[in-house]
Amino acid sequence: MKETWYLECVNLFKIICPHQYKDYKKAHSFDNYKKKDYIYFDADSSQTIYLINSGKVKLGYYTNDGKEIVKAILSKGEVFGEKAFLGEEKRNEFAQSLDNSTIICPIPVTTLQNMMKNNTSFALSFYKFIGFRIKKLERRLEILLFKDVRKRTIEFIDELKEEFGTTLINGDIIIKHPYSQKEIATLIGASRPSLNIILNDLRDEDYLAFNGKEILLKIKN
Amino acid sequence: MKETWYLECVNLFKIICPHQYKDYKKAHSFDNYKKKDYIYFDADSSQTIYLINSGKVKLGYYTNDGKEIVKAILSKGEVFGEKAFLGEEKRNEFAQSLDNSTIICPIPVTTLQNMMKNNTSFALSFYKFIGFRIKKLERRLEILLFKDVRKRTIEFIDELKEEFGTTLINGDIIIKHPYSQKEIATLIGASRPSLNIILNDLRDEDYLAFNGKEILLKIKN
DNA sequence: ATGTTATTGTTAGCTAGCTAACATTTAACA
DNA sequence: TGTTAAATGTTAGCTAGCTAACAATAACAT
Repeated sequence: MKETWYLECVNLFKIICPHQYKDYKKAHSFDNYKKKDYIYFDADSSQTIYLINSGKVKLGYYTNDGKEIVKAILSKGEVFGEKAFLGEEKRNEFAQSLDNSTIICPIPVTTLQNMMKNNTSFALSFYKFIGFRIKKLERRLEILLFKDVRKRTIEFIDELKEEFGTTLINGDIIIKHPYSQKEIATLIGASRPSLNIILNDLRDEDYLAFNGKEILLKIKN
Repeated sequence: MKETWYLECVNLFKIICPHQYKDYKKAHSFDNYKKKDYIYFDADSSQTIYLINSGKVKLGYYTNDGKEIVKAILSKGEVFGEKAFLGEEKRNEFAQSLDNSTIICPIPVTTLQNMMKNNTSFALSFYKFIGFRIKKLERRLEILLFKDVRKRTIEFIDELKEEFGTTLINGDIIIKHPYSQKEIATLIGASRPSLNIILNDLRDEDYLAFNGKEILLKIKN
């Protein structure tokens, strides 16, 4: 089942943080970042993977003409920079803190390799996490292949639902996500005005309600 | 360097095929498929990863309205079904032979896990392969975000160049790829007629020449 | 409070690229 | 070698969604 797959990956943090494992605890610390601080840049070498303890982190890159493309915004419990483990030499993206007290646990690749060697079930969890990442990428690819912005929008919200949704007593689903409309637009390959129009259409059709960084999905859909 | 990264992954076959490792040789066989044979279906469970010994394999899925979406076409030396290793339970795609004598080496996930446990450098190579897969996905995502079909086409050809290109004595690059125009069109999210027009434009501009499943990239570009 | 900046809402006008249809060429194969 | 199917080339007409521009809110700092 697809749903199962998603759920099993939610609490990766608990599995992956070295704090959990006494052999590694001592060599392990947290880093603090303020708003707009960069955790790494495009050209930095990839030696470390990161775990978000609290706060929000934006991943993205800049195009030749200086436009910022947001690849994802991650929060508590999520992992980034994992390509370092997969043989990447240079980050080809930046990672930037979005909150004033983002706390991050850095894990050197070598530590991770040891942990995986010495603990099969940990290794399996980590593989699963990577598989999850690939699925997410494939899902976004699929979304971008939909012909019109409306379908892309609806599918993207569906993705947000998997990641950030909670079901209310009446069956509606509330999604507390970290994206601005501008960012969503770039993620789904649409212009910001187009997305805005579609969102307001969907509201008029009573498909959803939204306000700031919350979306309420109406039950009947 | 990006180029290095690509090159290092080219000969994964040599690294990954159990034939190379005497402990696994005995338990290891090849499968033959004829044209249009399916290697696996959408709903099959994921227990095995596959290595192409010869022939071509198409990966894709069907939309609700029965349209076939091609995700990739792979040939000699390439690996597919690797999400089985990453905790996937069901294939969410089909894999189909395109040639009349496709020879494939199936590797059970359990075998792969053993091989990785017992051989660190093998494990690292495999991680690198996965990292390569992720890079490829991210590259395709990026391509789809380009506004116009022309840029998407040019970028896609650039990707083909990395994978299938050989440089000729005069500096031109010849790309022998396995895709029809129809397939390229779906891969870059364009209609087949649009792609065709663009390709002919690029030919008129002397940017490239093409014929069947070959593209010749002119030096000056 | 009050200026300042980012986000969201809205419109007008233009065009890239889609669909649908058909013609032509190339490849497959019996 | 002739027949059929698949791939490629081409056109006409229509529209989704882009850009650019501005207005209205909301968020945030001093």
